[in-house]
Amino acid sequence: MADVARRAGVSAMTVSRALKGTGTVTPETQARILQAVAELGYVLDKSAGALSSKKTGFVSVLIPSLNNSTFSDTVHGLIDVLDTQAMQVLIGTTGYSRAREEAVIETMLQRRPEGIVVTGGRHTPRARAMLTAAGVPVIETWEQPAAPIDHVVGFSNAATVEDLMARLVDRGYRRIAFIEGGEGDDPRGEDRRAGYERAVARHRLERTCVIAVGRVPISMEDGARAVVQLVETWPEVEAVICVSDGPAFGAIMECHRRGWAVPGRLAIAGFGDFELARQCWPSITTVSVGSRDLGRQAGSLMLEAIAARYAGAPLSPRRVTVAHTLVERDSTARRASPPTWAGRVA
Amino acid sequence: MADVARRAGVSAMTVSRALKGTGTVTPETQARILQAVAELGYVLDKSAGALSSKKTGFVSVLIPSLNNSTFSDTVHGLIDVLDTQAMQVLIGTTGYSRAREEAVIETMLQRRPEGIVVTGGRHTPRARAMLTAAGVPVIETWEQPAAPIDHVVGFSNAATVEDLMARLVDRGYRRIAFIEGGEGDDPRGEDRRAGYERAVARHRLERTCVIAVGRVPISMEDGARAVVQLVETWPEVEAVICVSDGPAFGAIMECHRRGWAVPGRLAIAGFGDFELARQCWPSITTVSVGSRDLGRQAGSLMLEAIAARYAGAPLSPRRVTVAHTLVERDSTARRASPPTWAGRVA
DNA sequence: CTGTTAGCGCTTTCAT
DNA sequence: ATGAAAGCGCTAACAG
Repeated sequence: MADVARRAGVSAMTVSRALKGTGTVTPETQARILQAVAELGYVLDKSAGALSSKKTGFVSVLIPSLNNSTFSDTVHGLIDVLDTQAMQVLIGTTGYSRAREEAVIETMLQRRPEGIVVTGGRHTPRARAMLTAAGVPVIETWEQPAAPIDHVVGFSNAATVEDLMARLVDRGYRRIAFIEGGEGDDPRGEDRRAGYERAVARHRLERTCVIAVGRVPISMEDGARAVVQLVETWPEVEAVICVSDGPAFGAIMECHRRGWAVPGRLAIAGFGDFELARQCWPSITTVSVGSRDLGRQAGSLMLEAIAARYAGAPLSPRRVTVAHTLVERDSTARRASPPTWAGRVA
Repeated sequence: MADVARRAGVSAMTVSRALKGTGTVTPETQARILQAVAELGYVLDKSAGALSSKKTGFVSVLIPSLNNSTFSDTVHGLIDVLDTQAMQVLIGTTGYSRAREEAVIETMLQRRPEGIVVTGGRHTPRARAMLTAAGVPVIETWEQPAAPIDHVVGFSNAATVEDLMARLVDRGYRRIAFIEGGEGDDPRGEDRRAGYERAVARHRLERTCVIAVGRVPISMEDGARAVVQLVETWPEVEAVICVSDGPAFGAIMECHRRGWAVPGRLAIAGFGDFELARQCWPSITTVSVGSRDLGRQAGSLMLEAIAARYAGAPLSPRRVTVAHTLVERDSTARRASPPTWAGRVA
């Protein structure tokens, strides 16, 4: 920077101002500086700037896994918004493990993010303590924690599945099962199952039928295995909700292989509204939570919270509930065989 | 840090050493320092450390999009490896645009990454210049550029599709089409198409039949639209290769809807070996390039290159070719209807 | 094994 | 509108 300053015949400070574009520099000086920058191939060092200004320009985002279209959609939404303020998103993956989340938080804090977005509302005590002590805005997403750390942008996983159950009951299904992950920690999956169980009680259905397979996040193949197990265990079941669209898809494909009509022999629903749910044959009934929009909303709130904090008036904890939509498609239709065209684009 | 030092009765330097764990600190002192750290809730500031040591601990990775299981797998592989050395991956998305790539590179360089991984081998001249001038190891992936910037971990997209074509021809298919994206810049897609065209020439097939739809990256729905267009345009076509597994899946589902047997009426192959390709009914013939392993290999090479650079002996440009595998499944089998079980787990 | 000194490259603050 | 001085929090380098 000193080199640029010398070449442009100004002080380093003026170069700094010119590069930040605060407009407090004469157009001619500005031009001369940019010229020098170009000639020297100078690139601003934000690490140094961060140290000095105490603003790193980082926002940390913790998600269970990148290989999940749902969470990467949320991250995309966040980036969409944070990019406008030149904030860099630091992505950390926790592998569906609270212990790993704790470790990732510790590492992230060393980068002094100006805000932190986490997935879920359940953390180890130490993780929670670190997040609280960080002194920056924290947003918990994808859930609706009873005692939030700070802000929340989420929805009730249980409620979405209760809604879905109500719809299925409305369509005449009474013997409804639930497919979920076997091993591992998946709070959102557990909430969904709780919603299923509550609905079974509320609608006075005969019983709960839960098949647990694989390790979270459960795969398409797990869904395929589960549906076989389901039909063998409870042949009378008429419909099944899978904890996400992946296994729902796997289950449907397995039914095709075995010649079990969907929804004729068994109606199948998922969660998440993946692209594949709309394109599958039959198209899959699911719950859409607008993952990308969730990310955008978290991004906007984060920017607001960060600005408020620097303005000396920190935002009081906000709780944003994102809407979910039931997307009823062919996989749960009350028909003997899947249709050809109708409902293809739901 | 000074606070910690005072409380532990040592100098800041000793605290720094203790925290880095170089082992040059007495166990007792170490314990006293960690105690003080815990009591004060002190968190190391890596930004400051980076400025001082000139090692940021960042490696930048540029990918077209996070919402593509293929690239996020590669990123996961990279993180797997870089995490072991406490390197933080900075992810940048370019949205399949060279112009955006250039902009993202410029932003990334301000963070002084110790290495840069980019997707593809074609960049704007300025992007290329910046990468070269950055003075850190650069790895181009997912392609096999003729004139690499530095290192390469990739494969020939054209060759993979040529192999796939050879296999289809071997299986007796002669009228083979190709489905690709319409608008947008997708170098790897173009390479694959080039491979298709070369194969058409080599095997003296009658003609090339290319259907271009949508905007890159093309969706499942684009694949569905394309297959209809294909059958309408060239009803005599017996097999089609899609530029990726997504549209191949969409095409197959559309065939189901219309009652066109796959592979009976039309054989369909994809690229990428997504989870969905194995689980689909019929299972999809595809090319596997081991995206996650590609990421791991890039990660290892990056660590080596970074170490070599600090050792004063920069690695001379390396070219790693990752193997690809043809995964022949039911969607191209020479049978009238899809099988029930065989080949399900290819 | 531990401490001292200097300085990384920038921005804040205050002055002009 | 621009400059000078000081310092952000840490670590390299050297000394002891």
